[in-house]
Amino acid sequence: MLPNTAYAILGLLTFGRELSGYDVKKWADASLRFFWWAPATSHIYRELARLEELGLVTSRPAPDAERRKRLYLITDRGREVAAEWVTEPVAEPVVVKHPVALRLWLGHLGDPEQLRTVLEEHRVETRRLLREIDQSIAASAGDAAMEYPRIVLEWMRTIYAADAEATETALGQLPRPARRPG
Amino acid sequence: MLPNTAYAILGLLTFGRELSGYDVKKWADASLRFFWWAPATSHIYRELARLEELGLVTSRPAPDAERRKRLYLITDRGREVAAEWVTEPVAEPVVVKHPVALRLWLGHLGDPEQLRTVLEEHRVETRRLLREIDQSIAASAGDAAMEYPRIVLEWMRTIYAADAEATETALGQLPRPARRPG
DNA sequence: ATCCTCATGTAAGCTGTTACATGATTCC
DNA sequence: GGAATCATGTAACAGCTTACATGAGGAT
Repeated sequence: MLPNTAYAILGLLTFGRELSGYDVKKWADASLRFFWWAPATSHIYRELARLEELGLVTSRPAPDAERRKRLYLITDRGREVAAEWVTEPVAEPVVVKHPVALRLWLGHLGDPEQLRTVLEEHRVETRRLLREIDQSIAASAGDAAMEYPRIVLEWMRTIYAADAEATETALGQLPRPARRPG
Repeated sequence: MLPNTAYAILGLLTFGRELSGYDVKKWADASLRFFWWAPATSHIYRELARLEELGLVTSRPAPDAERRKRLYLITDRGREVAAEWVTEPVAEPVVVKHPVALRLWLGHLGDPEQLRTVLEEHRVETRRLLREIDQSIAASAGDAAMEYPRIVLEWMRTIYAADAEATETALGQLPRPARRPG
């Protein structure tokens, strides 16, 4: 019924705390991004407004008159809807949008040395991502409420580690520049 | 400048043959899907029209008056643009849109037995996907023109195999139903 | 006869982005 | 005082989908 991104945002609110739109954006960037997508800030505010219209969340201005700030809380109905969605049969496929692989797929058009650079840069990026995931896993260790997120982060760690490994393999399969004999 | 999906479609036309919109859709479903996305049929026709307006492809009605059919051919300019794009630094991140992981992330909301079913179904789907990739790899074996696509398919094979493996691991971490002794 | 594949597109609408506008608070 | 972060939204637009309309050719 709702797009998955709406459930993702609703899902963030099931972890118990009241969150501002700004908080949602930070969480999304820090975790959702690894297995779904981090929506744009403006998108998050619109989804929160829609969830509120649907009665799945409520909101109130932040107390203490901290700046201009609104806090969102999931409703019982919202929790029900999220719970139903979690165990419904999954209709959508896993999608890997891999801009580096997309380019390598057209390797016949490019200079192998430049392709090598593109892949090496990707290797650096993927390693950076793996470190971020590791930090996130470490941060959730021992927190029982974060058990499922931790399982998912480990799942994604496996996938991105495979990406890093496959990058090496692909690098090894690129034609090497001929070396002049010594 | 152009969205990656436009380059993906343009890319399909760099493999040499004239293709109809229908052909593009079939190819996209059979290969592009594994590392990018298979755009909707109507989307493909619109992208082809745009590429033609930009002078990156040309089209002509199919000869032999086979039905109503239009064939697209990449232009020199199109080939240039695609080649430039391939070796430009990659700005976009790899995105894994994993609807099963997204649900498991909210595992605290659902019945563990139903979650198990969702993961088991995913395992079946992933294995099916792996078989498709293997067939695609086998089909491109020995074809020098398909060397880069084959490298990319092997890359994706590694990633989806990791997904299958991580699914097992996650299944092992789900709380098991208590078994009555004896 | 009927169904499947081939084949192309338009219209409407949702999803999601970037650019922009605005301003308070905190840290250095 | 200036930069970074906190904080919320609107407007415009791009990307992409679903539903729909239409019809030929081939297979059973």
